[in-house]
Amino acid sequence: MARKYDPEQIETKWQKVWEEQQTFVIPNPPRLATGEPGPGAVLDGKGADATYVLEMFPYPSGSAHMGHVKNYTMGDVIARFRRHQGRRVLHPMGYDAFGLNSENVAIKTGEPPAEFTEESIATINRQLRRLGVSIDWTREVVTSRPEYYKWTQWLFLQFYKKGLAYKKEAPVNWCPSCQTVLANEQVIDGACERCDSLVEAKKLSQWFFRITEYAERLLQDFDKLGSWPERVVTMQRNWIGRSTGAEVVFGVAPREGGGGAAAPGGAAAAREASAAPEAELPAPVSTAEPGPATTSARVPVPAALPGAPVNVTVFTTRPDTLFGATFFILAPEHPLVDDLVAGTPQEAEVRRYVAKAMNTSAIERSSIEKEKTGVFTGRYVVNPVTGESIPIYVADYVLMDYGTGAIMAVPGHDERDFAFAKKYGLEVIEVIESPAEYKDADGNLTAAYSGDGALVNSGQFDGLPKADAIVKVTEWLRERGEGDFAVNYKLRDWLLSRQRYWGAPIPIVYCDKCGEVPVPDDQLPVLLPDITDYAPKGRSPLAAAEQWMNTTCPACGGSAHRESDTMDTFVDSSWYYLRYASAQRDDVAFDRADVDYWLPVDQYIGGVEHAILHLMYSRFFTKVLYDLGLVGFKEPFNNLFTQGMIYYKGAKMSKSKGNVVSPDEMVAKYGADSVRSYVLFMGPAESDAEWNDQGIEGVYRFLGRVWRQVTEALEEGILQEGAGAPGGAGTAAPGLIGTPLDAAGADASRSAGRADAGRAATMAGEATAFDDSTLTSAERALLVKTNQVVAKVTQDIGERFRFNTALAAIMELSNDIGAARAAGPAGAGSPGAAGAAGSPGLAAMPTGKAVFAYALQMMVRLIEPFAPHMGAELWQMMGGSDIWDAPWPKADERFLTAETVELAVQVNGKVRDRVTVAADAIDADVLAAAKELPGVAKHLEGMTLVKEVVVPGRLVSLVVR
RNA sequence: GCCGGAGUGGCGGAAUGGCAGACGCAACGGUCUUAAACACCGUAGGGUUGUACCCGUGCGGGUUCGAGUCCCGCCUCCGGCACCA
Repeated sequence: MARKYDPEQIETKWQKVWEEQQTFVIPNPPRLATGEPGPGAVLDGKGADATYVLEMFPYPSGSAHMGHVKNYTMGDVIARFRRHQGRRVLHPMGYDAFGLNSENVAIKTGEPPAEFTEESIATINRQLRRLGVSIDWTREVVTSRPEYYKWTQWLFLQFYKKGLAYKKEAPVNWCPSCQTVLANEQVIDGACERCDSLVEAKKLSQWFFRITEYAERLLQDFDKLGSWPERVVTMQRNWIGRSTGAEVVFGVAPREGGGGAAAPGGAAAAREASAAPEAELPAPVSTAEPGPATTSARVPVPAALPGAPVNVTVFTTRPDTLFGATFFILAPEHPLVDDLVAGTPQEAEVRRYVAKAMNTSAIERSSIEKEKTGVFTGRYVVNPVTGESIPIYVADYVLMDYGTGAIMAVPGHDERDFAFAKKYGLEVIEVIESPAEYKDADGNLTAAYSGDGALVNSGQFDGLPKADAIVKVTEWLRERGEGDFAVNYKLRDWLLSRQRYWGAPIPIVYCDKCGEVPVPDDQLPVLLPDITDYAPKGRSPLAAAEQWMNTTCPACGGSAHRESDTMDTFVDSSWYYLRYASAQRDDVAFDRADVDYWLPVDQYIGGVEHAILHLMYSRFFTKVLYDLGLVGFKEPFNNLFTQGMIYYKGAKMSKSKGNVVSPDEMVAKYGADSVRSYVLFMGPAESDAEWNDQGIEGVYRFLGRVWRQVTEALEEGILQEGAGAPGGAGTAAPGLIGTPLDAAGADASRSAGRADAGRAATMAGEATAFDDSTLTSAERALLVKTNQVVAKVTQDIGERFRFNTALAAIMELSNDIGAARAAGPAGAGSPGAAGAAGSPGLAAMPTGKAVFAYALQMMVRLIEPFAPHMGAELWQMMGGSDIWDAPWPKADERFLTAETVELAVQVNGKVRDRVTVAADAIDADVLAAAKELPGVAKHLEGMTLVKEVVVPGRLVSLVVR
């Protein structure tokens, strides 16, 4: 009796082998910049034989969950598949180990974050090994270890020296629960991404990375990417939020004696005021040739003397509507507000409004439902094209964050401005010819019209279409020094400092004499001190570690103190994929030659939740490092795949809901191979899927059936005795089933590329030795099915990422193998008669045996990326060795199509009968045969045939009248 | 509101413009077994008096010999962004 399928025993056996033999360790090659294929050769800056498969590294909080299992299994299938294709595959693993989770555990239990983190890492490590993921563990990276964060700090300093890391006081997002600031990207609907607390605005001095400087390149370089999900690109594009338009300078009209109400005023004075605005204008930013982002708000310095000329710049996407600008709005935070209202009758009211706005939460303020509010400042600006004075309001629907914090309001053609104008009784002018639906009987606008149209009421620009007018008006402004083309981005600089303990300390020292001083390289890393009180108190817990805080100035040796903030953990994860390439180096963060050999990552896999944060930050980092000459590529991840989530009982798995499926339990019950196969069989990998307890049973049954089919065949001697043909001997797989195979096809270039070529399996060639003329139709049918499945699985894994259909195809093959075995020799009896279990069926015939053996062998090879342990075991039992090194099977072209095909025959679009014809039958014969079918003939009777269509291999379509 | 994506049996899902429902789960019938489990074989979209036919991929139109697939107009759900000037 054949051995029972015992996943536990098989899996631990092979995991031990892989561990001991260091099977998946892949060394960096010696550099050979020859352009020739071979180890270390470089083409287009990347290793010609190098493939980098990477999954987003896990955050070590306890243990791995099913989402991890799916992520890492998917990566593993691809990594194993590429290895079979002869590639040198880098497939490393590490841990995103800094972060709030461990720190919160520390606050609750007192267990130091380092300990909790290392325990979690040990657990996940064990889980990944138990899953049989083929990882080069010699490259393991842990971001919370000093040997890693030393280089995070070093990289920060490189940014710092380039002016790309800077400290400034700014209103920032403060999470009162996490007691730290957050990056814009970490605020979701006004709430903290981690804990959902409402984020507060706080003015603090914080560290930023100047990512805005790279806004344009982050957009442009989407072209350089291989395959990325469209929606991820779209999300980043929206986040960066590029808009083109113009900046327009408005001169503030001088105060009137006594200030007062809405008197039109001082056009002449205003003209004078705006006569020399050049000094404030930004460098022109051409739309055709985008330069570095110019996003920082250009706020005019308030004049020193009250009443002196002051200009305010606005950004607008609609300079064509300038003639319709009937009022002007400043954000409540605008620095000019204070000076403008000083001494006006409106001063008290404006100050009240500003104070209230500042105290309103961000979400409340930005709620679109909220009625617009604002307050008149008592002051005016002069519209540069009309020379008219228009009132300045302060309103909180204008954001200090975007553009210049000031807008020209065009109520006729902007919905928001229209609403505001209606509420405060401000003038609405039509300057773009608007459709009748937008107007009342008197021709007044009843709603803002933002569509296309010709200009009206716009002086010399009347009649120009919108698009032309945008250009002409801006050019006119530019000539007069009152405006210019401009590009604006929603993207803000990346706020990277955090008032928390468990992160990489920012390597800056503050000296009374020298000010802000970077820590010299030879003093890195700035180690995290051991502390006992992790509780956040609004400043970093590090600030309380006095010994650590007090230090000497690296520049002058005087007394100094350290920066107590730590870095956002997204800094750690923005470069870890580079560290893998040189993980053992302690003298550099990474070696340029190593990263250039392996990167960009060929296939990156992870959750879509990182669409903006991690993926955009990493792209930014790579571009900066490229500019610094540290890497030779501009994009880190050539192809990206975002996997769907796994649900259970209708909800996202979570401990609090108690609906968690534990990977450990599942592996213990069904084995790693079943768990791996099931997570990929659940559905398309990119879709969310619901875990089904019975679903995994089915996959487990399937693997059990494959096991049985092979072991029973072995037991009955079908596999060994199938070795009737030449070529079987002298390979690493004596007496092998593969004897009908041509062993000469072994992939030589691949073996040469491997450090361990000596033990590469040699059992599989490509072309089979089967002779078409000696095959029975049943034999040929199984052979064809086998080859079709080989082709499908190859395509599904290698090109389509459709693991579910690949597995379904292997199941079909297994079903056919079972049927062939039961059916008996072709033509000998009906399926039912020969169907008793144990009957050798097709496998009883000499050639049938070879075909049968071939089918079984292919099935094992195809399933191996999914179920690598069972693959290795069965392969070994069949006489092969090291299946993980074997070349990937190729379909034999001769047996990809069946001899005969069944075609559907349609009459007027409805299937009326079927006809079986030779696969290569000519159309005329097919048509003739089709028309004779009884089911067809009766529908043709008495009708006139008007059209005949033959789709080879598919159907025949007849049209009658 | 804007931008994406998706709607197919009881369920997960499959289908280069070419026989809708592959594969699996659940279900039902059977074989084996003292029995159960395992395993194996078989049935299975809906309708209808039929071995013949009709209806079926969210809804309504269209293109085509032929539409789940392409086009137009809707509905619903999911995701992202959202007073961004």
